[in-house]
Amino acid sequence: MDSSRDPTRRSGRRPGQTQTREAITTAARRLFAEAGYDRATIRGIATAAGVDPALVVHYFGSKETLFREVTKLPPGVADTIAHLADGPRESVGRRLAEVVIASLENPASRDIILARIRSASTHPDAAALVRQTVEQDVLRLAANLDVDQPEVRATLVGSTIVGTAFARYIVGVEPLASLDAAALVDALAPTLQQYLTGEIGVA
Amino acid sequence: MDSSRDPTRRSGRRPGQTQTREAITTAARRLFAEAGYDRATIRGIATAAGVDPALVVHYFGSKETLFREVTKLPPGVADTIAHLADGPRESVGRRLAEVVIASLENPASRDIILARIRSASTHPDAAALVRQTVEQDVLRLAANLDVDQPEVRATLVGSTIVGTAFARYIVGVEPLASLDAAALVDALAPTLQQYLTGEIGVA
DNA sequence: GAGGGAATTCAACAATAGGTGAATTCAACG
DNA sequence: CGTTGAATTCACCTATTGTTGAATTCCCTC
Repeated sequence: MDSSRDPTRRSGRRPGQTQTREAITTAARRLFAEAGYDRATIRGIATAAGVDPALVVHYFGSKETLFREVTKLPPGVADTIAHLADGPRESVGRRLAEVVIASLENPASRDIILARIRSASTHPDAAALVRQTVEQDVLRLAANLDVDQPEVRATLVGSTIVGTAFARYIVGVEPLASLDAAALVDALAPTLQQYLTGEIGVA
Repeated sequence: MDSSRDPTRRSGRRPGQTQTREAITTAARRLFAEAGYDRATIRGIATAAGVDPALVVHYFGSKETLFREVTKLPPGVADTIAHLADGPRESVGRRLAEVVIASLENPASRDIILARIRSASTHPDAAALVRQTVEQDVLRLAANLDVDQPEVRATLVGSTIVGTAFARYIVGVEPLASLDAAALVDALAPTLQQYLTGEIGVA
């Protein structure tokens, strides 16, 4: 309280702006995650943030750039995934499953991931984001493991992750949607381990 | 040619109508599959079918019912899947993979499947279609195999199939998108076999 | 308390969408 | 030929959306 005396309120970003931007960002993430790029409207986001629609575009320029800003992955997750290769090789599948499910269970990161996946169906830019994450970040993990055909393995892992998120959170297929996180990790771990270090059919 | 003398042209459905309905159906499937429910417009479908937009709604009533009509699965596929349990148990994963990939490679059925999956992100009815297919049709297969936790197994299988379709055809992640069908079956078979008849972590 | 600049709102535009109802073409039949 | 009924088109309405530019409020500084 008494933020009115905040000394940073001079020329830089002031609490007012920061706070409003934050509110818009959070609301936009939630709506993009729940409705996808097309159905999430600037008006809806503005209302959810308690703000005029014009203010949203005033801060973010356009719906397109708003989406891009808001669905950026926090820095470090890519490295976290890639460095799973440093641990014991025989448990890399399980550890990857743990990281993925944890990200999906945390509401903040879940909104970012679901916004991307849900929007990928109709919004080419969102599809590109998903594609890059698999082709770059997951690929780094596979490459670090020194296995054959790392690209194919990365995409199989990616499709498993995307499929799980899609089925559990977007389609809501039961009982997968209600399964607790630990059980889901148990089910996913062997599959990911197989894709990462096992034999894959292709020659 | 000379369809003008067709005797069925009396009171029942005439070639003219049938032909036009068919053209609209095909165009609608393609556009729903390529763009999803929201971005596929009645106008676009009508143009693709070489027809006036009003004719589309004249025949199908509304965009909603058009979508429902056009994304119906051909009768028999549900049974085909369920009866995979009749064959040798140790190859059920591979045979399911073959059926699924074949359906996705055939342009006609692919459009139906992709229209459903792509629209599921933003259109609740489409999500319900996907959900039902997994919770009913795939579940029947699992149940016919007499394994424990058939529901969990069905959803894991479903998420694998949906994830593969999503990654390969919608996101277009490489090299998965360019992989030939046989190689894809090879990669998927062990996973599906594991989910259907193997140990799954959950107690 | 007056000035100024940012934060915020208001009103409106142009584009696009699904849907409707009247009008029109068309082909078969008496 | 002229009627009939379906097939098809036309013009139009309403709702929504992204976006814009002017107006207004707000808060700090002098």
